Amino acid sequence: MDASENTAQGKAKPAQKPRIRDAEATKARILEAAKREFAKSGLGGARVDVIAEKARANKRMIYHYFDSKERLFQTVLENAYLDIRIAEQKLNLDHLDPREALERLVRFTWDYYLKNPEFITLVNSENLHRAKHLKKSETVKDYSRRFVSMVQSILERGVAAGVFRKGVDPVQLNITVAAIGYYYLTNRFTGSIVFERDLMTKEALEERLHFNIDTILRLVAA
Amino acid sequence: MDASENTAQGKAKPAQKPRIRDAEATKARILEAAKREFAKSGLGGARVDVIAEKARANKRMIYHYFDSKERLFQTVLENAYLDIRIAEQKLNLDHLDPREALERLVRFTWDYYLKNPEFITLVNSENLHRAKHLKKSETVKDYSRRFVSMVQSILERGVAAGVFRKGVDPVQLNITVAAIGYYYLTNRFTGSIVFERDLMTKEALEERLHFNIDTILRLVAA
DNA sequence: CTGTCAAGTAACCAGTTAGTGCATTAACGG
DNA sequence: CCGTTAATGCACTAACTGGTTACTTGACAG
Repeated sequence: MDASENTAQGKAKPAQKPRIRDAEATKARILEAAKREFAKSGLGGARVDVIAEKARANKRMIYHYFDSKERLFQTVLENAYLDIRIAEQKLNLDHLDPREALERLVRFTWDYYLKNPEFITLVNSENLHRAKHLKKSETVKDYSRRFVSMVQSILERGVAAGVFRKGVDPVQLNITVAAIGYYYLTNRFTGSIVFERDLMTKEALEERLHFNIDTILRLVAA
Repeated sequence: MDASENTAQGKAKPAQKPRIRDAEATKARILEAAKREFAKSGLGGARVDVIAEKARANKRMIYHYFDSKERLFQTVLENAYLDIRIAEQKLNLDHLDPREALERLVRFTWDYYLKNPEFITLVNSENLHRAKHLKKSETVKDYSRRFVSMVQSILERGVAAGVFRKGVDPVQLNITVAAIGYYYLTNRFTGSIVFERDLMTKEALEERLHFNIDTILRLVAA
């Protein structure tokens, strides 16, 4: 998306010429800042002025590129979903041993949530608003469909190999894989209080990951 | 608001005399309205005026009884936690067959979330704020401690009876029981879009409950 | 060099928000 | 009855909010 490409010869400017005006870069900065701010405070709590400041942009730019706070949120959310789906696609679990594939999926989901904490908060925020923004996105549905069928094929291969039991619904499995990681992390603050232990130490995180892998493998085991 | 009630005999009012001024009743109405409004819009999105209106009270009353929006939220949240813990206590799982006890716990958790959808949203909101309100509550910790040890004793009895395996951490189990219900319900809106099926039909809910019971029993099975 | 258009800015606005000051009134003890 | 106290209501504000108007400035084609 960087419009300036190396046009070395003649009058054309050198490639790295720092453009003071760069619509794409500004848009990207706004989206990044918005993601953080929405994740931190939710749609209702986020402040457009704060986003503008964090993005080193003017508030007017936000309305120029995204029309409204809500449409900005929608774009941020859609991007977040596309990011995780693209990352999932890259996992390439289709050629692995079914149990290995499932373990990798649990591990990936966990790591992704850990490294992209905004994702969880954005999804929570969207559900608070009854998913009215996500409804508008067709692309998200496409990616999700491919993802479900990936898990389904893992299950089928496992059944064929005799290591998984029959009749496990891939959607329920998917939900469960997400749930056991997502819940732990999204509720880590109240959880640490209720259970009187720090859920976020390195050891606690590792323990939970292995517990989760175990949970899923036992769930599908023949 | 029907202030006029039968005050049949002399000066002494009958016990049930509907008081026009009733601090406790007003407080209770405010708390109920606040619970709904906070659950619906989150702490940031909730409007004090709306709470006052829904409670058929004046905004001034809210500040009279609860000092600030944030302290109101704190009270609502604390009550919500106490409510679920008290309900859990009433389950009396200690004398049941361990597997039956665990199944009832999963079922209870699920039903409670379904019947008290505000609980989930309040907890989400509190985690968005890094649990800064819950931190102040000692009572919640007390109840939670008792709850964890209840689950622990079920596990121990199961191990002794040879139906559960050894070494399952009761805290991890608790978290998982909550997670598989909580996640499904809190993310029901985005979930219904992503998986292209209505997750809230009677059949879908029943299917999920049984899937969850199955998941937990497989997790602890010897 | 320059005209044009997009990128960028500052100041502003109208509506809303949490929170208050103060007057009023019901309850209740004496 | 009456005086005190707590419950209630109204009207207000100071700060903030999303969104906009009117303007300046840089890039780039011709």
